[in-house]
Amino acid sequence: MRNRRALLIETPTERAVRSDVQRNRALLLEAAASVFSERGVDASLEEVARRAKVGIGTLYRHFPTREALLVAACDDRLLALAQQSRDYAGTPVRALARFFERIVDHASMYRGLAESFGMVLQSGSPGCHATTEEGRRLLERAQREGEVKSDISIDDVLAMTAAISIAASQSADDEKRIGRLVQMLVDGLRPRLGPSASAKPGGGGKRVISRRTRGG
Amino acid sequence: MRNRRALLIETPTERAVRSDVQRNRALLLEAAASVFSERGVDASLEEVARRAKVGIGTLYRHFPTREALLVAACDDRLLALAQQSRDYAGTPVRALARFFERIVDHASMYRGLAESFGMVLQSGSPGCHATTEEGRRLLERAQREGEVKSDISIDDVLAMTAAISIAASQSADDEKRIGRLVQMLVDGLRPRLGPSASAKPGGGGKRVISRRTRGG
DNA sequence: CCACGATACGGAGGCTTGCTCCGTTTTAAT
DNA sequence: ATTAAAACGGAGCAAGCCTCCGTATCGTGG
Repeated sequence: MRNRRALLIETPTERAVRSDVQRNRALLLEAAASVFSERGVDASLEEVARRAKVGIGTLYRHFPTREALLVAACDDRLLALAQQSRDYAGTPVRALARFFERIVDHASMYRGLAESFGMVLQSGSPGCHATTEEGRRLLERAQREGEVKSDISIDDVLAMTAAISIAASQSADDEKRIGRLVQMLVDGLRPRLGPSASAKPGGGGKRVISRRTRGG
Repeated sequence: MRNRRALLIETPTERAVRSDVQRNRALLLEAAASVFSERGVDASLEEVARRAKVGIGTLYRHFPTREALLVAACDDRLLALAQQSRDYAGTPVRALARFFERIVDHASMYRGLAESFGMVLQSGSPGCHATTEEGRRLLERAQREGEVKSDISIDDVLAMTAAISIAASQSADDEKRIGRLVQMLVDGLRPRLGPSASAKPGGGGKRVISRRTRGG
């Protein structure tokens, strides 16, 4: 696993991080990845410890909750996902759609992950942060170009994406469902009256406001 | 002579349903409702049995899995939900939106229910069936009137609704999120170019096809 | 190189819950 | 009242979670 540099804090008076700590953390992450892959995110944590060849106490010292372990075991991939998205070509809307699809793919990395994915996205881990910010960038770009309604927030959109992940994971029978649901989401983001070719990149926020007001 | 009573029953060779069976089933459902309300759907089933004043074995005989109990404990409400929707006034799209919101509300009846709600909706129970059919009716009406794209399936839409329930349940901080997410879903259902005011009753599936194809 | 204090390790053990199995009890029919 | 089918109850075992504390390991200063 990656050589994870120490976190931020490092006061002169503190000792160096012990080597066994780093090693065990890496072993645990590796074991968690393999166990979660095989048995899903509800797998026994004792099994993870066993496979990492450390005691269960060590596991809990490193990762006080199952969620903490899960987040840590997802984070590298999430970080990579955020970085790759910078290469997406095509219209802003296309890029958004691809980004969403990648997230949904990621959320099916482990069986049962989708259900916890909303929590993962709120954990504040590096990968989570990077993904949120990348989503925000793509969304705001699309909004600036008038391709997406301006009153949409990245939080809601990511919540919807997490929701789609769950919906997709609960019906394994239909492979294409993910694509259809993402498309539904994206369609829902667009301004109601077609962005006829007049959508010029230059203009700052073309307020094409959906006339639909809730409350009826 | 043999089986006088049995005349009322389909198969002559079957005995009447024992009274304790009915009583215990009712007690269990009542207890389940109260325990799930207090402690969420992950509550201990032994607690349910205890509160119903039956043995744990009896609980498992009546409801072999937690899911079976949960479905049974939801079904009345689901049935009612399906029936109430017939009164919804307003445009087809408005009625759909309200219907979705009611479903999401229902899915938050017990803490943790949202996560299992997709499964509940596939259980084939009477309430589940009624809800699905009512959703289908509302959707197809909207589609006939050109208010919703014709290539949308009720299964996808219900899957999304269940997923929104989960997303909403995971961020309790924001009360209005449900409304916004449902609105996003509904917006995604509508044809891309505003609904021409003329509601066409005759035409079967109108082909206002969104030309968006995946791939590329 | 060694001694030592700080830190981390390991896993036994206590607890909760799930679920099964089978001797006992209740029920409906005769 | 008798009887056999059906349902009941709960002991008991398996599995998992998480804590606690005696023991082992590490980095450092002498």
